[in-house]
Amino acid sequence: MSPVAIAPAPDEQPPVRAPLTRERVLRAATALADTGGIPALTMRNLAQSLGVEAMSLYHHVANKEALLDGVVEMLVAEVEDEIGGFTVESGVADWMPVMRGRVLAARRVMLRHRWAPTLIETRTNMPAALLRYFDSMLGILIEGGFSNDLAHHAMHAMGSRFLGFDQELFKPNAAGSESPNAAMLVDLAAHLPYLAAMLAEVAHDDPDTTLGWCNDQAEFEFMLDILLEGLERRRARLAS
Amino acid sequence: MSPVAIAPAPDEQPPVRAPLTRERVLRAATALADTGGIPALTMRNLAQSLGVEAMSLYHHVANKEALLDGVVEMLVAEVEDEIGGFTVESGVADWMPVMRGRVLAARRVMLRHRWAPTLIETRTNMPAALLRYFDSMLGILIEGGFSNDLAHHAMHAMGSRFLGFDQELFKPNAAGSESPNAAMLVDLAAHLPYLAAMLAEVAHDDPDTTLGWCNDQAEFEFMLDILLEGLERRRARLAS
DNA sequence: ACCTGAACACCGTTCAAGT
DNA sequence: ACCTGAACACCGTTCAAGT
Repeated sequence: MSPVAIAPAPDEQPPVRAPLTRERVLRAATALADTGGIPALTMRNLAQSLGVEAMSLYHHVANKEALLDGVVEMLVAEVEDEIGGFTVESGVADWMPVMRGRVLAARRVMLRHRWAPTLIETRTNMPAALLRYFDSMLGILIEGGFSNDLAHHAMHAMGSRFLGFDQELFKPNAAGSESPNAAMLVDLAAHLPYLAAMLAEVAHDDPDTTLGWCNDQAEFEFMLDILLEGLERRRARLAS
Repeated sequence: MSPVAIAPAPDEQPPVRAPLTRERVLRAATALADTGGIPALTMRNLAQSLGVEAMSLYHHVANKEALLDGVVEMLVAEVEDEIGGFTVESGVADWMPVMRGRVLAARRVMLRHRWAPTLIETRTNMPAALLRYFDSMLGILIEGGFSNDLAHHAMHAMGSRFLGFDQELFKPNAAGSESPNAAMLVDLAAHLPYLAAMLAEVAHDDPDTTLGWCNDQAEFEFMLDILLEGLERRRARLAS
């Protein structure tokens, strides 16, 4: 097709940059978000990082929403890699450890891309890749003995937890996160008696477990296990 | 203070618009979001709805972030109204129905302001009003027999569920939400076998329970009850 | 077919000026 | 003290033009 076999004449500069492709655009977008977060991911910034004009991007993605959808597809591919494929082994009754392992694998991907949960939440259309992931998670439930009805509830209950993240309300940013000291606690006690008491005790028990510095991984697993156990209890009720 | 008792002279036009106050600004911002969603809430739009120039707003809020923080404060006040105050009755051992009622009350407020969850999630600083709410919820747990340590886990596990919302991944917008018909399901079956089977059955059982039209309230309560029961089970273990 | 420059209609925010 | 107009530095996106 293209004259790729023809050696460039001396006066022809070989193309310094590879031609733009959808894949290159999406990869650069992910890299940009990794370094500067979602705010850094503007069409103009992205173009600059590719050594190109902003308007050139529109030949490979329809618009910014389509770009963000594409980035989510890349993320799901990374989750699939981390899990080792979305295939569902049929007849595996012990669904809980399988699902738990997948959720925590997905979580590792999200921790590599801290901006990803927020991005995923803003999508209004479910990317096809994500549908395939959810289908495989549903498959684990069904093969594990869930009815379609109970599995449906379970899908709702798990929600974003399937992808290894959860709303972390008001996560303190690096700037403002200081562990509470004695003076703060005294001040808190007046208006927030229960929080003050809890922080005083929890912070005392474990220096890494103060308001700004909770163990996110442990807390995520605490909630995950409550959900998984609650689902298993309801599944067992079906069988009896 | 102000010459409020002096009747305006005939040539003095009485002020047509009330003077701008922080409260009026925040109230107008909430109204704007109610009608047009968060995207409609721009400084210029807000000013226009108040019959004023955009720059006048900066005399009452420091910047847009402060404006949004203020809107969240209004929301929490509405939650407090709906609940009937944040006071914690001490010595009420039966914590579960109290907390459940509060969560569902908060949820009613969020359903009146569909944009609110997304807005709350984007706040990086916890508004003081919300801290008071969380303190009262923690109080219910403590008075109900939780240890500080277990209550701490519970706060994390509940997270945004305390406010009556949860991440709803890819909620279909009004435009694209059509319940799956037979043709779609056949097409789905090829690539998404489990989802297709589930939808076929669940949609058959209840016409209001298809992918795009799930019963959000029922699903929220399903998940809420799993969490509450899991927490109660762990609390009971403490006592024994 | 792919990329470009200029332009358009928006943002939040600053600043000097008005009353 | 409160409000204003013009301006600045950004956005995403359209369009006609280049090669």
